Amino acid sequence: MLSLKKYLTEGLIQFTILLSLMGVRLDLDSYLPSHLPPLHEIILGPTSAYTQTQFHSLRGTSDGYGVHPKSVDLDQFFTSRRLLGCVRALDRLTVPSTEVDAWLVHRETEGSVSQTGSSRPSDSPQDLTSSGSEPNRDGQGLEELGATAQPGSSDLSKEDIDLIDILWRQDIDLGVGREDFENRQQQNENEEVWEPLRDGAEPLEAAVQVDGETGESIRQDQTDLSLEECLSLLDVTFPFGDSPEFPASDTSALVDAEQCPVVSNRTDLLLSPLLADMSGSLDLEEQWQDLMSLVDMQAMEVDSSAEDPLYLSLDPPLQQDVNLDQASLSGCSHNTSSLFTPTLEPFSTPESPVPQLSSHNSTDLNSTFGFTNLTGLLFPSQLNNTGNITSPTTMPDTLSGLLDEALLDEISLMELALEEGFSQVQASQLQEELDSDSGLSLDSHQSPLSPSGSESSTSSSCSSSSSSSSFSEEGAVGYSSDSEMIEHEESEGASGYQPQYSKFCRMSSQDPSRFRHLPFLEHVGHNHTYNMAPEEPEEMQPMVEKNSRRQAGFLDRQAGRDEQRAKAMKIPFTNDKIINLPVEEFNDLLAKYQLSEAQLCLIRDIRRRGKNKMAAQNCRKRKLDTILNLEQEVKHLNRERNSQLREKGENLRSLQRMKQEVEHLYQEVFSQLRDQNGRPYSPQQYALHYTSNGSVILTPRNADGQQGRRAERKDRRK
DNA sequence: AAAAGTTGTCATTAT
DNA sequence: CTATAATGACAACTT
Repeated sequence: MLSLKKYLTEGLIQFTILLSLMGVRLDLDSYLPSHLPPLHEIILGPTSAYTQTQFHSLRGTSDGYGVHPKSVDLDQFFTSRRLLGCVRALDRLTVPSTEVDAWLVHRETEGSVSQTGSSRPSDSPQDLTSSGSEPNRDGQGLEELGATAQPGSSDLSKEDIDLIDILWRQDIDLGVGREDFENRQQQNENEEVWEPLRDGAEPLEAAVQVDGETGESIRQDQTDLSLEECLSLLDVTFPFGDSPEFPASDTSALVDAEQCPVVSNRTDLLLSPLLADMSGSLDLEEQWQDLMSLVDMQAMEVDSSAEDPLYLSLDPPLQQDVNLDQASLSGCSHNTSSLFTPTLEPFSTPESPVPQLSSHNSTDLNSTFGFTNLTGLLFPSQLNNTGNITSPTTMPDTLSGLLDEALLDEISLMELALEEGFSQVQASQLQEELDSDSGLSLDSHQSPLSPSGSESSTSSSCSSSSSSSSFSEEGAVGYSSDSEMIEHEESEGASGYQPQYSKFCRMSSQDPSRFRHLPFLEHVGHNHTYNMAPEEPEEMQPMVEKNSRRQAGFLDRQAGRDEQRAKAMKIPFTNDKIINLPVEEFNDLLAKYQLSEAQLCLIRDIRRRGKNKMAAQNCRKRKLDTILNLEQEVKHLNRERNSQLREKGENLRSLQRMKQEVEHLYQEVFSQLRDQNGRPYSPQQYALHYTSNGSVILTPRNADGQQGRRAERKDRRK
């Protein structure tokens, strides 16, 4: 029962993430078990690069053990924990944290306008949760944080425990024994009930670019909806068509999909990337791209003529463009569904092999999508036209246009070609031709693993990339990541974000301000010194004393130069106050004490340096964001360019085809003409001309001026 | 041992 | 003007 609840909760959370992607926000907190952290923390994560304490408190949990405090690459750690069950059941790799990061990135960028500085974390939206406590408020106690991070075990000594854990971690890293650690671990195992969920949230947290300083975090402006409402909305809004709508490339795939009751649901498709890794060989970027491609597909769903399985199996030329969707598709038709089955048996379908699509098929699928999408986007008005080039009804117009050499170049022909005769085969051929002829490098060429540029996405993942928001608001300080990215790059892809984000996370994790809420850690500056020589273990000492000594040693090691100087100068208050207090309070503080000139000078230096340190961190993060943004922009532009080139090639091809068609028709018509004697006209002496009024006349070639001598009205259809 | 990355600091400029 | 943020440059340090 417990596990059932767990799965349900997790499913709800993921579902909520999905909904948020679709622009719907709902308050799920009321559905969550009371022992779970607020949903917004689960999704967004309590910390960001500039969040001060969350990470700390997380480290204090049992899960934090074994993770190096410095390399705050907890994403993978927690993620793997969370999905352990999935792995065991599905025999697949766990979902890399990066996937989630990408989601978050987008999400975060979304509503928040970054700003800097002194702005209070309290600004961060709390509307996401009803019960969420904002951990980042300056000056707030750690209790709050601790409670948030570990709701189930909120006792008064939580702070101390967390601190001790941190210290132990330090010692552990330094090689000091940690006999207590195991005890604590056992102790904490009682809390594992909610661990999967919380762990799941960790990567998010690590990746989310919530500005800890400003408390800037993701805000969503969407309407609040209840779960039921969202569910119903989902059903209505998204024609989660039956499997055929999802262009499975081969029949077998379709069959598989149909056999699976839930497969056809789009929700599943969307969630699949998050839920399980369908192919271990795919890297994070690929998975993100898969996800984005799924979203993309959803966006274009309806008109796609790809419903016809036959239509899907086309030529291989586009193969390089598409390899990844295969995994997504197979996953969609398999596991995904299981996660949201009403029976709540999320991971119970491992035995059924994942339908594997051949690369050929996947290619077809992708190309189909790509072209369908392109056509729909570029010529929406044409989508419903199904004229056949060779059909009598359309021929006259076509002929009239084509007979005129000048008109041949008209773009209208292109439209016609696009609507009808442009089969996938031709498209693929065009692409192939284009690829080889133009010598242009398409996205697919750039990265064999990345899906074709415009069709699937890459995106920004890390997402963090900062998106346009941070990009456009270069001057602003909040480093909210790009949230808008998902909007305009939904179908785009962004890749290569993750690494950078992890960097962010690591950087931010060392933010000393993280510890500012711990009174006894106030002197802790940067913990760069973690690798210093460890204190000699004093195992004989009682626990408390040992801990205090450890703390002291820790503090000594951690204390920066400024702390030491402050201590030496007997500054009566903490560096944390010196640095973080607002000017007024700071001045009041100074006024309260009789300080020497040297002390005042030192205090001001400490304040300056401390602020500058933060500023430097912000600056670097911003710089990185900018770079990432530019990178994404370049990718996006490249994709755009490639797709336009592709389109151009398609148009040229279709034009060529139309010319041939016209020529053929011309010959056919001409050959059927007879003079008074019933003899055919000589092509050398006569020619057909198309007049402006739509009629076709036969004119002698040698007498240009005497046209009309033998005018024959031709039927429109030849 | 060298190269690259990270972080803190300073000096300067911008807000 | 002051206070603070932003940022380039540098150094110390780690990886």
